Amino acid sequence: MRILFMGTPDFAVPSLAALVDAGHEICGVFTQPDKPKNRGMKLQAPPVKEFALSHDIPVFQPESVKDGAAMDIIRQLAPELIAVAAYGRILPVDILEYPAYGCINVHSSLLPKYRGSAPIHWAILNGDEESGVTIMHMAKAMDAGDIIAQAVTPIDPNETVETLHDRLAGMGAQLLTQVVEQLKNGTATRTPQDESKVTYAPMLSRELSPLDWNRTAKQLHDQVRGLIPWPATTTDIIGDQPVKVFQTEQTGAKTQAAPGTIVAADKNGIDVACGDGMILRIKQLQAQGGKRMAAADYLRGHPVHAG
RNA sequence: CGCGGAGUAGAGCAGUUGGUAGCUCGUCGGGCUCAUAACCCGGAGGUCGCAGGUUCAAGUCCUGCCUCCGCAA
Repeated sequence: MRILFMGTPDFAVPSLAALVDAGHEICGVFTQPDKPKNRGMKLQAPPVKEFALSHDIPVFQPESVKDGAAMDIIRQLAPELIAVAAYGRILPVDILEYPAYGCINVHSSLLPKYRGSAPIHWAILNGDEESGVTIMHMAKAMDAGDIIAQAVTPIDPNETVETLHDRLAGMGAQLLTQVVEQLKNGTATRTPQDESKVTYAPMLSRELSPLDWNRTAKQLHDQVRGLIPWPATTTDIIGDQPVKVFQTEQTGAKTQAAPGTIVAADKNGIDVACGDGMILRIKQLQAQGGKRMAAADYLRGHPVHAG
């Protein structure tokens, strides 16, 4: 099938790769413009662009998809289907209605749950026990289109966004190729979303970082693994400056100490009292100007005393 | 030229006003102990990121470069 692919970050690369491997004709790739990023503000190409260029697929990086220019490009490419995965732009109706097979999207949640930009993070932040991917038709409203297919995966209580992200990216890619076949054969189904069950997964910000030790150990643990690798969690109870907390463990031990109290600091980690009287052990952290390191390593050069 | 922090023993850190480098852990050897990740004694291990410069003398001051990290996006 003649497909136009739209996507930007790492999450989208497996989907594009899967379509290529399946032998489809990728007539072009839309991805966001290179943007100044990181230290030095150097221009950085999106992962999808890197992949496309290395496979000799034409790349288009319009600043806007709402002016006529983008539509003109699409007419020239004449795709039968547009497949989107984390493109990061809202497509206007004229584009949505152009392809004969329509526009389909790979979304990293079990819609209608977690519409929006950070579904993977919020699934973990909320302590969900399962997640998944959805392939749906695209509608005017964001992530509101009819569902074609879904795949479910359990969330391990200790895994982080990074591993779930990679797993869902792979699942999404596989499901996408299946759906394309179904569309081709005319066997694809479409199920409207249950609007009464819609929830949203808003963008993340550093405001989510500070750990409030009055929360339960599990909630804090979920917060830590749900904000990896960015914006990560922070706390100011260790040392003079706030430190980032990258890995924690629920020890199951109880304490009478007030929430936020360091009850132990040794080679096993830094044990902190939480709001529910349980202990959360900090295993990995990062001081300002330093690298991520095991709590035990940190303690060698930064004496931390219990109490 | 977006802003800022950092590169010192295997790991994490100190090093004040420039005078041949210390701490904790680890490691090696020995001792104590029923035993131990505990305790005691002793040892090894560093061209102080790289290259120049100032100086009688630089980890410590100056210049350039490399690498890492945070902010910001």
